[in-house]
Amino acid sequence: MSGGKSRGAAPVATQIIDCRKCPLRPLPIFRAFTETELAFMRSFKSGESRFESGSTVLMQGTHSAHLYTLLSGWALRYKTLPDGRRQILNFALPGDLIGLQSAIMEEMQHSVETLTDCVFCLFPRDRLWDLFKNHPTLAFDVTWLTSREEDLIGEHLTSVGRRHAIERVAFLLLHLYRRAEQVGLAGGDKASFPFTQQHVADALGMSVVHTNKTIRRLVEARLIRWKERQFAILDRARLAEIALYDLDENTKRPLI
Amino acid sequence: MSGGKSRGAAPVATQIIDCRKCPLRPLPIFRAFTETELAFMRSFKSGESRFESGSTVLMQGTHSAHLYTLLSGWALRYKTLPDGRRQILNFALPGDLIGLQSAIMEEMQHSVETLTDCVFCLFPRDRLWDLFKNHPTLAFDVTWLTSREEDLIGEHLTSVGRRHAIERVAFLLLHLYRRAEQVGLAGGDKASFPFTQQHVADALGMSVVHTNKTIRRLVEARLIRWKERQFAILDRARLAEIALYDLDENTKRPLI
DNA sequence: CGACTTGTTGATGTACATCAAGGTACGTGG
DNA sequence: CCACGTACCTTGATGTACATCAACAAGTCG
Repeated sequence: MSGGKSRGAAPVATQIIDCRKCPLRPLPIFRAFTETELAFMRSFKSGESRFESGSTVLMQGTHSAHLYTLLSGWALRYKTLPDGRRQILNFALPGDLIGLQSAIMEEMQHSVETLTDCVFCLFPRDRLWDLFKNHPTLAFDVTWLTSREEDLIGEHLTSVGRRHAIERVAFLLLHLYRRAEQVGLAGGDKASFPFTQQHVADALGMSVVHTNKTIRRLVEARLIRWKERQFAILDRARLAEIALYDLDENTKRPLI
Repeated sequence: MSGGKSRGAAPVATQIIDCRKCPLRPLPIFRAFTETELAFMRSFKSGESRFESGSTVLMQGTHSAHLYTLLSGWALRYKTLPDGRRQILNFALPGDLIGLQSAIMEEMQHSVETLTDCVFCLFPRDRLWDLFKNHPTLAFDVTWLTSREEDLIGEHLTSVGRRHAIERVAFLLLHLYRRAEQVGLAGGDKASFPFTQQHVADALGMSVVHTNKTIRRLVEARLIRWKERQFAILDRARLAEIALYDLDENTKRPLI
């Protein structure tokens, strides 16, 4: 059903990036921050943490002292049923907020695992309140991000509940390609996809075998190419059509 | 696939309830508010709105001047695909926040429809900023609620993606029963369920026919009873077992 | 080198969807 | 009052989109 290894984690911090120099911030997808906001973020950030590919960053049912932001790499969030079946909720890309649940509620309701080597920015959970109290614009951003995340999962749910296999696969691949594009990890209709067909299956509620056959159909129809982690879109319009995907829509978002 | 009628809406306000006298607030599931918080909520609340059963309260793609809280009744949130297939994201019960998306982002990404006659509390969208700025505890609550909603949808996604039909149905019914119970709409293992099997099907990504057959299995196994909108749990432990549902867990939550 | 991960493909099985028909309850207008 | 429609539930027959099983190829790793 799933495939969960869990190589070593390595939360070590060396020299950390000043939020003012954050490499993500210049990307057009992120809104501009004021100097005050940047100063606070810098003081809020308590460190960075590196995890190698395949590490479990947060575990369903546990509780972390930190809130994270993904600075570089790919990760994923998933839930597991008691008997091991696994559902990937979504993929995390640079700029995504991770572990808010454990900061705001009692414990994590899902796990987080890296797909590549990753760097996370660390924010101490107990200073989140400070953010809400003294930086309402940032608090608003946190809510915005959470609300957007909720919507993404809802879109995903609609896929799994009501789209056919080929529609689902087309949708997910297109979705991930576009998200990667927004953070500079894709371009020219090509992207490096660090996940396997098993991951796609676990995200779409399908078996690996059927996932494979479905992907092959898209490849044979010359809509995509995907080999050795290198992904390419050959016919975006047709792909979007199959996916019932709306190619418009694109809003600026905050990067806390 | 779906079944969407849309009777008339009637956003009329007469005398509105003071938040200090909110009938929901005393319920043990909601956290206590300070006098300051209550005073602000009262001033934030701009009215009430009644919708009869089957009304569309908010429409995917539109934009509302208000943020809502469900005061009484049942509603549901759903997305539709361009060709009409419909996925119910979740059900809304008294105390639930509705339409935050349209308040915080550009437009609604899903629709909201009432299942019974409903009363909503109205909050003007443009004063939400005031809440974030001057009432960080409430801002925190909004985030909390959003984060919890995200988790519920994630749980739902796990159901649709990885649970079998009988597990899904058991899970949903148990889940809804417990939520109803928390807001005083159920008790003694009995509840009034205002939705049809078509709704269950649209929530679980199944056909009505198969939903019916699955429900019958649960009835014939004497785990539940469900007739004429009257629902009863006969064997909660067994039902939870089938649903792979964790009967523990129960946290206080805010009611903004 | 074997062990393992990932992708691929065909054969078979099954959980579900679709189709079809009928039953009950409710409302409507004649 | 009945005749008629409509909403919802129910059940059996049939079809299919998917899962499961099995086997193998190619690459990687220790």
